[in-house]
Amino acid sequence: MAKNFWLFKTDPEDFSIEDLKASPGKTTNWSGVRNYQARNLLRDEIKKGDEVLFYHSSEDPPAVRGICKVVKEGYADDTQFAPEDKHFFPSASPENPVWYQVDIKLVKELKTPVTLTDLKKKASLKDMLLLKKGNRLSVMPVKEKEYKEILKMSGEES
DNA sequence: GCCAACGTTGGC
DNA sequence: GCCAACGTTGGC
Repeated sequence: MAKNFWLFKTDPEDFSIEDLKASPGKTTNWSGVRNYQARNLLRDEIKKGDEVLFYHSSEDPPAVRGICKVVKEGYADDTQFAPEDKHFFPSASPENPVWYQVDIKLVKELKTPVTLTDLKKKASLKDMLLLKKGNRLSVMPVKEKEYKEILKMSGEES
């Protein structure tokens, strides 16, 4: 099956690329997503080996900061079962999970982050979901062409 | 800190 | 099933 490409947004105050670098095996479980559209992608579409752009929102400037690889496909997000967790979701149970997560591993941190401003300047990226007005998905698909273009802009080889 | 845009909730 | 109210996201 063909490899797919994704972009994961994160507020660096919650979880940054530095946190990811400091994680065991530079790997983390992408928990806490509470949006049904994003959930469907995590559960059904995002496959082992897929590549992920790691994007920092809410920093100045917002930017793509790294490349990751999916190392584990969709499984239940444990934080939904934990009453003390801020992501607790009372109607979910281990038998009937509502929310899903995948594991991603950092492949490389971009030497040159690709900022939102840079992305907006590229005519070839004008249809990117990330740039669509009002888009609030934290997990979204990226076209292979867009992915390659962004790597090129960062000076990385793909 | 502001605010536009969006998703979710809950009353009816 | 509608829709107003609310909370959240995220760029600026």
